[in-house]
Amino acid sequence: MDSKKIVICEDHEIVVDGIEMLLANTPEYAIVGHTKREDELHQLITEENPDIILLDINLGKVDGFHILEGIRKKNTQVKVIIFTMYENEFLIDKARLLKANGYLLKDTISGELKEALAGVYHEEFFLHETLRKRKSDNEKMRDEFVERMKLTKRETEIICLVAKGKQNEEISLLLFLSIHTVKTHRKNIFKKLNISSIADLVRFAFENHLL
Amino acid sequence: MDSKKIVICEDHEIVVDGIEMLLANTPEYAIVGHTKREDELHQLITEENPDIILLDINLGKVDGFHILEGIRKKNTQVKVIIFTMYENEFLIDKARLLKANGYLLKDTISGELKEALAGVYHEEFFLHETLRKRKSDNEKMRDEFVERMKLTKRETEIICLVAKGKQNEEISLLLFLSIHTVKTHRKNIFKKLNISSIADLVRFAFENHLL
DNA sequence: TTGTCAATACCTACAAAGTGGTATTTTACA
DNA sequence: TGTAAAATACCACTTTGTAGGTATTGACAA
Repeated sequence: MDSKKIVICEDHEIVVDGIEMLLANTPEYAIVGHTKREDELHQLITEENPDIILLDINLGKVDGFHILEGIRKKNTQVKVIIFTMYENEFLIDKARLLKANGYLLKDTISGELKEALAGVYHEEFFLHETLRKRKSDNEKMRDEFVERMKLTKRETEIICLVAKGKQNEEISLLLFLSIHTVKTHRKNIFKKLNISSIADLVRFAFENHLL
Repeated sequence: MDSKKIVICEDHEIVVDGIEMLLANTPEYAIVGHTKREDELHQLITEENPDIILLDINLGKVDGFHILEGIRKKNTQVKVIIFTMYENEFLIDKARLLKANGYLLKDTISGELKEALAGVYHEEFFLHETLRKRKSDNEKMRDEFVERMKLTKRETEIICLVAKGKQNEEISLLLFLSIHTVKTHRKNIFKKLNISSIADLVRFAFENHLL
């Protein structure tokens, strides 16, 4: 029949095996290929013309979002479902902005995969009930704390430099600023993030995938 | 027959599914349970008395090594195979020290799981050929740089605390040391790692999965 | 048993970060 | 075009961190 063709892009084979098992008894879907490499993925897309791509954004050596952008440049039809271990509002938004069709967590993919596969044909951007709820809960928390977290472009820039080990003076030279300005930004960042040291800042950067 | 009983401790169900599939046609092994929670794991161990535990050290919110220690306090018979996405000498050594029986990468578990399951009954500590080779390659690189990297237990402890945002005085109080001692350790760490600031240290900790 | 290494501890001096302010100029947008 | 937010800049002061030393103790291996 005309079962939907799926390609998986994921670097842990065990996960591929798991997805294969989940879909073993569903003739509506056929996994036509899997790979961990971007070039191979593009090849698979050309050769197999899949309907759906399951794309792991590992955020490690290979940036899954970059792959997503690459896919969208060539092909706007194929449905792309991001799946990842990271539950993070920023990442979900980024996925949506880059024209993904869905976002799944590795935690919950077992129970939600089939819904997601169907969902991308009914919705612009599929987020499972559970994630959607958590996300809207988060959004409701636009209280003082979240408000304080709202970092400006300049502040984000400085966070990255600090986290890379740059000192105030270096940063001031890099950005053509007075060292006083850098210090001011830093103070504001500390206030917004409710922290008080470089160590905290570097952790923040890592935990929010700014590095 | 007397197939070996396996319990899986892993927080991504998809991975559990994958392992189930890998072992679907091998009557020698039976998966008798899986969980993502430490308390449930202990319950499973009591109830099912497994022969082998596949333990994911996620290094996120739950510390898999801590779970391993907990297992070993009660039960020295059960074979524990660590599996993780991190290929890191420190982690492998830590697994061995904490009396794990094997170490598998999520990358390669598909091809190596069965070997590992058998291997833990033949070897003190099972490392697959590929990992073993990479590890010994690394060990050969005990050149000047690696030599400098050799951190002592105390130093590693202090790295973790610094990276968590603790200041010298806090650390000295926590470890019942003089602040001078903490400073000395810090200096030695900086020299060994060839760095010179807290930011660098926190990055080192993250990049080497010490946090 | 002698020597190396890990862990401990102290000193001085200077550098950098952190805290508390105030204030001006752009920029964006309603 | 008025106003708020962002970006810029400065001062004074305290606390921490960094860099250079030296030195003692215990453990363990050559």
